[in-house]
Amino acid sequence: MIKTNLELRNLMEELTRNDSIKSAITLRDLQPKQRLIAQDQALQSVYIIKSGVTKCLITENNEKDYILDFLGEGELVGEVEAIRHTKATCTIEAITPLTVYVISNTQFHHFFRTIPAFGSAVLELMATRLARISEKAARQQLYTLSEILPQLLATLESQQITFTKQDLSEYLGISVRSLNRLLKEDGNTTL
Amino acid sequence: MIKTNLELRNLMEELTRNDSIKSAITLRDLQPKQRLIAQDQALQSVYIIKSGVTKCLITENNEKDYILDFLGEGELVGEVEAIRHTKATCTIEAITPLTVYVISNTQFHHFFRTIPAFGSAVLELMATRLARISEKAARQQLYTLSEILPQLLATLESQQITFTKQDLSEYLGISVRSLNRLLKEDGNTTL
DNA sequence: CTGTAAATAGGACAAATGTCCCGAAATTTG
DNA sequence: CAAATTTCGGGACATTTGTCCTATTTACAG
Repeated sequence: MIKTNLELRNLMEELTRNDSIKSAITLRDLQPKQRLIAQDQALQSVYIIKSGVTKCLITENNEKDYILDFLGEGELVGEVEAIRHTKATCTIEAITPLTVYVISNTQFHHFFRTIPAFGSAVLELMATRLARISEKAARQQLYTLSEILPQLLATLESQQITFTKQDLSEYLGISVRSLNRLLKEDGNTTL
Repeated sequence: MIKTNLELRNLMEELTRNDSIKSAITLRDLQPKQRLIAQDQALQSVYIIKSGVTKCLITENNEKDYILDFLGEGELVGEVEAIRHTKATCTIEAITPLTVYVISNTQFHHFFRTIPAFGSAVLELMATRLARISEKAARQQLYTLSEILPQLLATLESQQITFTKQDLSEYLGISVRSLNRLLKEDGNTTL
């Protein structure tokens, strides 16, 4: 469930070794709970995760949060805003210590056009994300949670980090109470 | 609720007037209920809607359908598959008489790289779609239907075509029964 | 016009989920 | 260590939504 993009991560490592390029890329560190991007904020840069994990969430007017995805190494954020020239549509919050590559919007567009490997990696990343979000939305509407939960639990076991129940329930789009109920019914003890 | 992309539609009209380009673009007509793309099918082309409206839906293993969106003039389909080299992740079905531009995957990639206006239109389209699907998923999880329905009904009034209740409920991710119940409670008579 | 099929409306009950709330458990602090 | 505070789990009930089913209306072919 934590998305990563090794291709882009490797490419970034390469680019930061290239003298004529690395000056356009800086690094930034964040602590857990710190926000890299806040919803509705105007952005000047895009970010690529070098290490750590974030949650990407949307806060609606009724103050409820929906976690779209957990993004890890090599994932790109802020690109939708850079491309559309809009304010941030979601919040990106660190859930582990985080290091990100920072690229200004201008440089991002420039890299996209002039570095073929970068352009195609970004394009593929966006296409993949589109497919994944669509599938997630469909699954959430068409299956009951008791069908989805086992898959999620299986995935969780293979992850390095542990999620709070709050985060898990926001990812599933249900209340913590419902999540607890389901976990109990499944006789699951691993959480 | 019917998405369109005038920029891309206008661009396609322009391209089909350009002698050196138009040979790479053909047209195809479909009747309502005909499928332009079937889920899991291997694709050789991308399509851009010249006129008409389609529904873009995902069918899950339990045979239930979820309508991601209604796509109209200027919208692009099949691009995710062309970019990722995967089989179709969703079905595209005509709900009105439909005419589409057909571009082979190879040509699509070629256009993307060599026609700047095309490349940026496609990129923007994908970014916009990403933002919209995310918002739709969040809204569906965070609001009750009685909050969403009025907005939808308002939008419906401004549309040219009428949707079946089946389609509307699949778009909302609920059963027809629930939709009827809500419509009744709202005292709504326009549907 | 008539018969058949398709779409629509809604009753009755079951299942899923949310809200409210309280007691147990864990964590912090003096 | 003990008291104070926060987090967590789950009971009880209300609400929402789904499933199943039937009657009614609408659309359409012959």
